[in-house]
Amino acid sequence: MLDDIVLFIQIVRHGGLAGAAQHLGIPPATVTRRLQNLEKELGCQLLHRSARRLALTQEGEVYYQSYRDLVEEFEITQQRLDRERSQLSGKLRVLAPANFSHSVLRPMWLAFTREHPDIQLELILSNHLEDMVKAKADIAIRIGEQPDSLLYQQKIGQMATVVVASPEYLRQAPIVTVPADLQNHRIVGSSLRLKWQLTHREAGVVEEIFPRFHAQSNDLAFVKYWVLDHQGIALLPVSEIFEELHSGTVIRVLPQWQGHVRDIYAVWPTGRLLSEKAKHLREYVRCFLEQTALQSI
Amino acid sequence: MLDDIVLFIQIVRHGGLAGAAQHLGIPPATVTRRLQNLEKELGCQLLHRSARRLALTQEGEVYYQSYRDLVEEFEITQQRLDRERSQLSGKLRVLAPANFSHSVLRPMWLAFTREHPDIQLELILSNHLEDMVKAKADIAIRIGEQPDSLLYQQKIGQMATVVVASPEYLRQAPIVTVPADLQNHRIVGSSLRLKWQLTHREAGVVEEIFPRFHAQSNDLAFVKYWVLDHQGIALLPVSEIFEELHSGTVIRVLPQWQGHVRDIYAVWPTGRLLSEKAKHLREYVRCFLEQTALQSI
DNA sequence: ACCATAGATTGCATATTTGAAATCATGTTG
DNA sequence: CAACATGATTTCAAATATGCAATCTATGGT
Repeated sequence: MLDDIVLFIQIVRHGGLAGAAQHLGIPPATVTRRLQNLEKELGCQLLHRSARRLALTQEGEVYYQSYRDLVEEFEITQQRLDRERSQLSGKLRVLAPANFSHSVLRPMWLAFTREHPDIQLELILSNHLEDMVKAKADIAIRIGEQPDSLLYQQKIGQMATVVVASPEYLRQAPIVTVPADLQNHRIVGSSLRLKWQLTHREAGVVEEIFPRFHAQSNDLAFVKYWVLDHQGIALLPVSEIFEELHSGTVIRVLPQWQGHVRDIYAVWPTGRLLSEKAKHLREYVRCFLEQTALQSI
Repeated sequence: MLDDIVLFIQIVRHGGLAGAAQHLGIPPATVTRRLQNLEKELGCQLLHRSARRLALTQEGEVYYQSYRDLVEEFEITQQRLDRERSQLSGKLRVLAPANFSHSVLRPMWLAFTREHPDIQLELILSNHLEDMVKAKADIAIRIGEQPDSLLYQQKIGQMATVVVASPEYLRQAPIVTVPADLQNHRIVGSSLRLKWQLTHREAGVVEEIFPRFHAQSNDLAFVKYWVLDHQGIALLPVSEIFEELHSGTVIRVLPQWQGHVRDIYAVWPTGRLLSEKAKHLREYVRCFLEQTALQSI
């Protein structure tokens, strides 16, 4: 019914059944029959049609006037949604945490751009939360759930925090075999996380510790500097000391235990369709994080 | 496609496929399949559905938000047009010329109301042209074409003018056998029509006469009074002296000839659908005029 | 007045959609 | 925790719509 009305509007717009047929990519026979159908359903003729000329009947005129704008709006909406979805090439603006992108995600970003030369990636890195809508980003990667109801969120991975220290520090300090041993050490850490919740990898036992901090900062990067400067033991997200762990500048303490887990989310605004390429990126990141298996470095 | 979107909106509104199916009077199977179809076409799932619960997916949410208002507007338009058309019962306001309705059309109006007790006819009679839109009339009957482009017009009959006089006048006056004989008579007539154009019924010959008027008025009713008062011969529309002709108070002069023909139109506003009952009335009048065959009393 | 032709329509085989009933799935209730 | 009931889905025959090609038709040009 609505589809036939759209067809009717198209016929009027193109000034003929043939034109509409061509524009819509359907055979003229179908156009004829669907129009006849519509006329039968409405119980009145809409178009005076002869081989060469086409004219609206009075009823046709009324129906055309009534539906024209509506059909146009439908088409605009349809186009908008199509555009939002189906562009695999084109610009893709992504918001992501800077630290995380520099460390863990670096190979992923490099691979993504390498593998998708048709996607024009604009990577907006920042350590503080930016407004997605203001930044006109298509999608964002965030650590920790966002309390924003205007955002859709999908968990795409998780990242553990690990207990680390520099080899130099550990060499001159008591051995740590169980979490309780940490009480005998110099601890540096985030002022935002006063309780360390450590979970054993296999046993799943949870131990809670309230370390006596030797130094605190709200900036995790600074906590890392203290660790690198052999000042003590810290509980840090893998992303923060990813490279140092690989290079051996920093090594894990209590490797069988991990700290609280922080979830990683893909986030995008509600009310808008996630484009195919944004969806693709989301899956790409998810796969990458799955393979990298950060939760058990 | 759009039909399926409408269906989707209905499903969301009713909170389930079954509800929508019932509301639209189609089997649930069709609803299921059309929804599946739409999802396939759009390339994404719109609804999370289990046996008991139904929830919009994120994409479904977007599509619903985008199309909800449009679908509603569409439905309103559809209802409006349906209402305009398909009410055979209900009120019908008709504008018509008073003279014409009193005379020629009188039996028709009586018959129409008798035959259609379900149509509540409001007959607005007037001898001067009233504004249809202001009068909120559904349809009007007019004599002569209207120069208003905002009106649709359809010719539904025609009315001849005839040459008439009272028997008393004719008894004491010379016999009239050809139009030229009129020059020897007392002529009364409309000041708006100084030239009499007479056409022979069979031969189709046209004769033009410029009578010397004994009396003139812009009011045809007054012309009739003169005739009834035996003051002379007049050229009058059949509608004006319909009853007198039947009763014999007035008789035709030159019965083989008739004056100029005036077309009778059904007239209604553009941009609105003619309701079924208005259409019906139009046809009714047309048939009546055809049978009455005014052009050759 | 004729013809050529754009453009609408129809015939027929095929593909798609529909409808009624059976089946399946899942939340609720005894 | 099993039986029930509601609501979604699948099955299969029948109805409907589609696509291609042939046909028809009115109009502009000659």
